[in-house]
Amino acid sequence: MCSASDSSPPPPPFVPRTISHFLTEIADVADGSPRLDDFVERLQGELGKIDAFKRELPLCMLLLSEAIEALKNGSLRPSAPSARPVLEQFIPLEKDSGGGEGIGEKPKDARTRTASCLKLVDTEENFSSSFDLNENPKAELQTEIIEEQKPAACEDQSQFRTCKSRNADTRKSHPLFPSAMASRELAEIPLHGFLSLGVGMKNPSEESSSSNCTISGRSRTISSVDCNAPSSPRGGSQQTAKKRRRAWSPELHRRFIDALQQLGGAQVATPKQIRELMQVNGLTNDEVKSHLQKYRLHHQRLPNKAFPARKSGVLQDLQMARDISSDSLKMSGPQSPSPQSLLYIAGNPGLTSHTASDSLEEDREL
DNA sequence: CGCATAATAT
DNA sequence: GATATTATGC
Repeated sequence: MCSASDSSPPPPPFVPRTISHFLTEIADVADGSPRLDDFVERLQGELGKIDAFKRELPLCMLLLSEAIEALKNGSLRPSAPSARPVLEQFIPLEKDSGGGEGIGEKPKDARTRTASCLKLVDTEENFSSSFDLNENPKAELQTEIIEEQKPAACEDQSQFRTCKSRNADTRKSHPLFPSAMASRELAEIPLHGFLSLGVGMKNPSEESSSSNCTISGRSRTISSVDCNAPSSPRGGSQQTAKKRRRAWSPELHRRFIDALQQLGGAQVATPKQIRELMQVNGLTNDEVKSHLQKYRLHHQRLPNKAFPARKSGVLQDLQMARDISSDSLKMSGPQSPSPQSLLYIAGNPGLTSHTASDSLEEDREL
């Protein structure tokens, strides 16, 4: 994603652009021309359509209403001042409410809805979506943040592992994938996993800051990658709390693989050693052990036959699918950040050609 | 540590 | 509902 934007460096095509652009254009061409009227009508039409969802998309309603009004009043300027304010009002900075002390729900929600709404409009009107890769103002920062970031945030709602009861709309939306998607689905865009270095911030609504390209370029020398908050065992005392699933992001896996190599292969490396080499903060032996187990299973026999072919039965032994494939990106030196990982992430998690890459099996006795 | 299996996530 | 990925137990 990030990389994709290289060709289009311009200003952040924020959501509003769609409307403001259009407005600008028409306003420019001819004020009060039939086109404008038509547009207003269409807006109203949509307003009517989403009326049924006004409860779901209150902001959407608001936006449309505002837009319509603005148009009617002809108060729009080439810069479409009317649209902006409104939107920004709801699309703050995705500031992630800091520590996420239980809050952070509202804002995020709002954002989601707004985005959905716009998407809706955008789609229907057939405007080539103008917002692509930058829904996140502080994208770059996150790169770093995600790694060292708020250990606290992860915790908060882990109280009782409410994962189960998660609702679809709890997730973060990703206005990254333009058109063609229904607002409904928008909220579920599967961008999850692979970005985060740390624990998955899957369902629990927390951890809002996972989007965009995580593994940007940076020397892996920074030994400590911070993942999940270790500390604070639930305020109470129940140690029964299960730990959250560790999400093996490409970056993490990369480290894993790297360590594996240094240790002489998956068959000879031990969880502890691996973990130490990985130097990932918060990573536990068990987690590594588990991952190693999976890795070994997948590589058991046919480490090269990169195509395990979808399972058929219940046994899932020989298939090292896409996830592992990311290991192909080995860097030239111990310091190479591998910008490729970015591409991998941004582009196609499933298509990555990982043909002759799994040769990390080289078992050399110690 | 490694394997088997339960628990979850997709 | 099937799978895939992680967590846990032994």
